[in-house]
Amino acid sequence: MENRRVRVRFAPSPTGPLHLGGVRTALYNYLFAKKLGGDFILRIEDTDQNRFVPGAEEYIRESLKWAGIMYSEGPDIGGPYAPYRQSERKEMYAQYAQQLLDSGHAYYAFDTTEDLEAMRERMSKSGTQAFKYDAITRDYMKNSLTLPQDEVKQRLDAGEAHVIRFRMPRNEDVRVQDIIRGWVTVNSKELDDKVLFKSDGMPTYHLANVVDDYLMQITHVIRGEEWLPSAPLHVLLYRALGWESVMPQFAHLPLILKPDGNGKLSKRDGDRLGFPVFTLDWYDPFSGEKSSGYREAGYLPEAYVNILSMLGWHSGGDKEFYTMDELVEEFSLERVHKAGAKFDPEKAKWFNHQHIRTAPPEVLANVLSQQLSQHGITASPEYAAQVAELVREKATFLTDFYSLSVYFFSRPQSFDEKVIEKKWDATAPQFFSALKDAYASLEDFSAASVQTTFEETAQNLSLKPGNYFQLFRVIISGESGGPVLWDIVSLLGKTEISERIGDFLRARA
RNA sequence: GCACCGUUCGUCUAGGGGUUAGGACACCAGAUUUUCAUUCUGGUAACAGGGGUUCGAUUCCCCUACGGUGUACCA
Repeated sequence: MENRRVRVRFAPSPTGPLHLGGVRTALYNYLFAKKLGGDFILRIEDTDQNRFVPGAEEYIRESLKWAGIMYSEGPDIGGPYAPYRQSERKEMYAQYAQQLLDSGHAYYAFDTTEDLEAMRERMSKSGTQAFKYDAITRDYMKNSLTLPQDEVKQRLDAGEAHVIRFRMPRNEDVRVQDIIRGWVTVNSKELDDKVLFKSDGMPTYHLANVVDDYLMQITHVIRGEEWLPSAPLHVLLYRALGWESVMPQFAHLPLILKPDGNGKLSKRDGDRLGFPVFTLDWYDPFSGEKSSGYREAGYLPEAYVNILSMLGWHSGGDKEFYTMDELVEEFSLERVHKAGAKFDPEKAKWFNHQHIRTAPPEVLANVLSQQLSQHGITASPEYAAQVAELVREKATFLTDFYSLSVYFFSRPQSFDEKVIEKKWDATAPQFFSALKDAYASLEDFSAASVQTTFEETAQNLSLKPGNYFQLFRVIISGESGGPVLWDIVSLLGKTEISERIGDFLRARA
């Protein structure tokens, strides 16, 4: 057991798009596996056919792929423990339920949904306690523990709907060791007789999860904190099945909370506060509603991963900017926090900006080229790359690149009126036509040379160059802000600059 | 309600029996880029409260408060 190869899994249910918290769980699993040279696998937990959402599984796979969280076994790529979709493993679970039945750890229950609802209602009206199907109440319910054996057999033979429930011990302290939280003890009297096998022939999460983790040789279960309360049940299940010696170690991750107020981060918060909570854009197949994702919002996958990595984990040093490789190097479950983290959309933006600043030039050049072609603009890759380098400092999102650099590819249609109003005076036409001439005869059109010429032109006319800087920027770009002026001028080139000045002068005359 | 988990600047966090309680985002102020959405420098800002233990607790223990999660034939 000690020397088992590390194997972890990300096990989402395909009920919708993957949000921040889900990807963070996947990421921590991935980092942990990579760090220890183990396997990271993807398993789809689709035991609830009522909640099946078309396209959700594909969405999950694409999300992980985009984020660079690669699994080595999964529903689409197979692996030694295939299949990796629980609906396709349906037949495997029955024998374990039977084993539990045989050993007395589980029993049949015939109570209908209506019976249970009625029971709950009665309890909530009269008593102070909510109804719990447990060691005490099961004596009053319709199950194989209370019904005569022949009646049970009769009902079963007749094909009557039934479930299989776990027979929770009456009063026993169950201890769970969590890597992040230490020992957690819960008395079994607080737990209920959970349904293991549903009347539709599918196992519930609890059974399927334990069986698959065992069958797939999972060594560490790293999942959200919402599972902590049912961890004792899982421990009991491993014990009842006789698998305690190979039971995985548990690590329950803190939750990601709303930026403001209280509670778990939800889709609504993103809509309300204007940031994505999902990885990729998602179109709900039922409502047609669209939810935005980080990819389409212009985040670099590296930035997304970095943002997620810092939500619940910290290396201990001052470093916050990480690549995936660095994360793999430094990650450890021991340094995962216990408390939930409020998501900060502002800091997420900052991370993205930092990653854009350091991204490989080709990546940004590609981004810009793609945006240009979407607008019907074709540019040489070299030129696009140069422009991208110039604007990257200004970009918070990848989606900013086009708007930040349109004027490099087409002449400005409008000009910042505020600047013109403030700066355009009687001397301006004179200065700019002189500048146009000076540039026309300039051999060296480098940024430095272009700047010197600009200043000299002003001095020759006994004018102050400072009065024309911003005006010049507006004339050639239409904008009042942007990268360093001389870089723009140099890159746009002699002919283009001269024509832009000419156009402006003519329009102004 | 009950059970479990948690609680350091507004936010993410470092730290850990004796510290000027450190960093980052945001915010504010200066600088520079005679543009700014960049960058640089500086600044404001925190140990939830009460009891213990101790020479000394933000750090260890207990209680309270607050927050979170769970309490389905959902995962």
